[in-house]
Amino acid sequence: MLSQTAEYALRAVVHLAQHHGEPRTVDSIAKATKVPVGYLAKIMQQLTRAGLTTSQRGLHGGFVLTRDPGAITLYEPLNAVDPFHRITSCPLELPTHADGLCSLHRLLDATLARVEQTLRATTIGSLLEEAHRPLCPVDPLAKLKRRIPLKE
Amino acid sequence: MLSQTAEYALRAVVHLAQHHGEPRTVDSIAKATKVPVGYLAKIMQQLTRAGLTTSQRGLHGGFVLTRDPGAITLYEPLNAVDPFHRITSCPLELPTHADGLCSLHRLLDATLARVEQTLRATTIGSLLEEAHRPLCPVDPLAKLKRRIPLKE
DNA sequence: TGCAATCAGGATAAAAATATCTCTTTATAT
DNA sequence: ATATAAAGAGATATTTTTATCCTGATTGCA
Repeated sequence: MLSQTAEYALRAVVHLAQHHGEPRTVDSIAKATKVPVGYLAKIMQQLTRAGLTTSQRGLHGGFVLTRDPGAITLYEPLNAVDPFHRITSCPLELPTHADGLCSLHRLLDATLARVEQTLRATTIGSLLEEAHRPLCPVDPLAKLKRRIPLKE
Repeated sequence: MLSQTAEYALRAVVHLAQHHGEPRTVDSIAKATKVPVGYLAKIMQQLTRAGLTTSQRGLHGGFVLTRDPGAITLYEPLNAVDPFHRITSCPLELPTHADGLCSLHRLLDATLARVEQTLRATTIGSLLEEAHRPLCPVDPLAKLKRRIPLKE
């Protein structure tokens, strides 16, 4: 149902949310989210153009979310890379359905509407609060390193 | 969200339902549903292989639904041409998520589940009962012809 | 029997989505 | 200044989806 690109965009945004504040490079995001690096680079450009992230070139550069994860809904990254299309007019262009859709497309659009509603109602931030966190394996390692520093 | 192919399959099945009983040729279905003929032929093959339609070659042949429209859900034609995939295991193949999904994919799958549920709960037949019928312009013409036979 | 209507199946083509590569530009640290 | 680390952008490649076309196999009817 979701395009591959949309899934990738969500993963990237979730990852940025998990590291909110610190700039993450395309390489590090790609590693953590298992998205092909080169392709992710394109996706990140789209997210930046959509205003969801800012990018900084050069050493210590990378991507950062422009807003708090709690203020970004799942709908936004999805829509940025793969615009969500509701059914607003008869796909068959039937004159009879010039106003209003037929029962088939009304039902399909109603389903789309509920999906859209769910995506708009859930924030990236809310996903991080749950027990079984998204993309979590990056975290345990990070915590482990922080808790038991091997050197320095 | 739906693939083009899935949309086409639904239209075809709805059309067959509107003419339940009489065999419809690929050509007539294509005309009525505005689906490219050659492509529709492939789709009809898939529906037949999936057991939703039977086909009859030769003069007065065509396709017929194997079941009553009231006993066919929207899910079936969709699934026949474009299998519905729920998210059952972690798309990142994270060991941490071997059992159960992370919050991101749990939410996405829950959304898929609701869509699936809607599609499984609605029959093709139910669409025909409504006021604003699906693909309706074929009907008014047919009725008109029946009511006022020009010759014979 | 033979002809015309019709589906089946395979080959091919076109378009879109996904993915890779390379080179350029910008920022930072030394 | 220079080297290095990054993103930006464009060209190209691969895969999948969508679409077309052609030939062969059945079927019904005259």
